[in-house]
Amino acid sequence: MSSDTSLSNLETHLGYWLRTVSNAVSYSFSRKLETEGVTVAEWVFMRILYDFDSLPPTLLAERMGMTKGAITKLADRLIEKNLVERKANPADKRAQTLALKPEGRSLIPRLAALADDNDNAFFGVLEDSERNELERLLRKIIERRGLTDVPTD
Amino acid sequence: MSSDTSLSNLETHLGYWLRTVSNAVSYSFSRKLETEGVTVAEWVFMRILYDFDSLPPTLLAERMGMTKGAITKLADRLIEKNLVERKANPADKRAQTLALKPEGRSLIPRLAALADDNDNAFFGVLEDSERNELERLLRKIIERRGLTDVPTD
DNA sequence: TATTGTTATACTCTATAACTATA
DNA sequence: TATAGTTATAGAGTATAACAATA
Repeated sequence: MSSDTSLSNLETHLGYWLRTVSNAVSYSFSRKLETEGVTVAEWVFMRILYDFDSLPPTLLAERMGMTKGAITKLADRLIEKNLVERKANPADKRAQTLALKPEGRSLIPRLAALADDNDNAFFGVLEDSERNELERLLRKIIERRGLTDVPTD
Repeated sequence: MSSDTSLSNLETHLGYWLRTVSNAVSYSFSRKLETEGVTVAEWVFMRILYDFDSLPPTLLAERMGMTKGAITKLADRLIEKNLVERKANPADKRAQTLALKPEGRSLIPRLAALADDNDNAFFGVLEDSERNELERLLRKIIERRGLTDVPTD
């Protein structure tokens, strides 16, 4: 007897299905973004910045659910790619802000198109009502759980 | 004017919500598994093995959507932890099989309980009918898409 | 030659913790 | 002291590619 039928298996966990689909979607997206030389995390970072003139690392970290150190590393890479820049804050010499360079800003529409494509490729198999329901369920989990398990520092 | 309202934003992509929830679920799960000294990938690896006497790396790779090389690395770590063992195949000297050691097998029920806990903590906020619907939608995406974008080697 | 696995290498993602420069 | 950020270090996850042994 090598198995116990009363034991929960992988497929009984919603977390398993979620991870499986999410990984496939992200992997496919990362392949598309590769053609523009950026990663998924870099896309999120840049897309957030797109709606602001500039943001301090702390706020980026909060919005992305990452630590300050991780943000610094991401920023370093984007700066090296000439897509982002650091700006000093005259009011507080400790503070820095991060902003998109024109090169980064002009890249956003192309990246957004890739994101649209990718989303369509996966979620296009669902009916409109099903997509709405999926979004509603995911948002409900986020609201109720608060996602407080994500490290803040 | 720093933004273009016609541009899709992060929140309009289901992939974004999926990634956000999936990451939170997996992160929380990894913290729980840490108490037993294993990672999420190691849990999946071991849980698959639990239902068999032994499996060749190739099959594990296929089931987990990983490359052979990645499986070797995972196996190395589990062998070092004394949870898994490699066996030779008399019929084909190239072939190896991987199997749970008694130490690994006896760990599975505890890990399964942690998986159950974790799933409840997140998806318990949904009604039964909502959980069923979420699973149905995720499975539908997998069926229709085939998940063929995952690397096989 | 084709196949099974392993090894070598590399990069992203991410954390933790120590540190620096202000405030 | 507290805060903003950076740097250093480390490990998981994963890929690609080259290689060895065998079929």
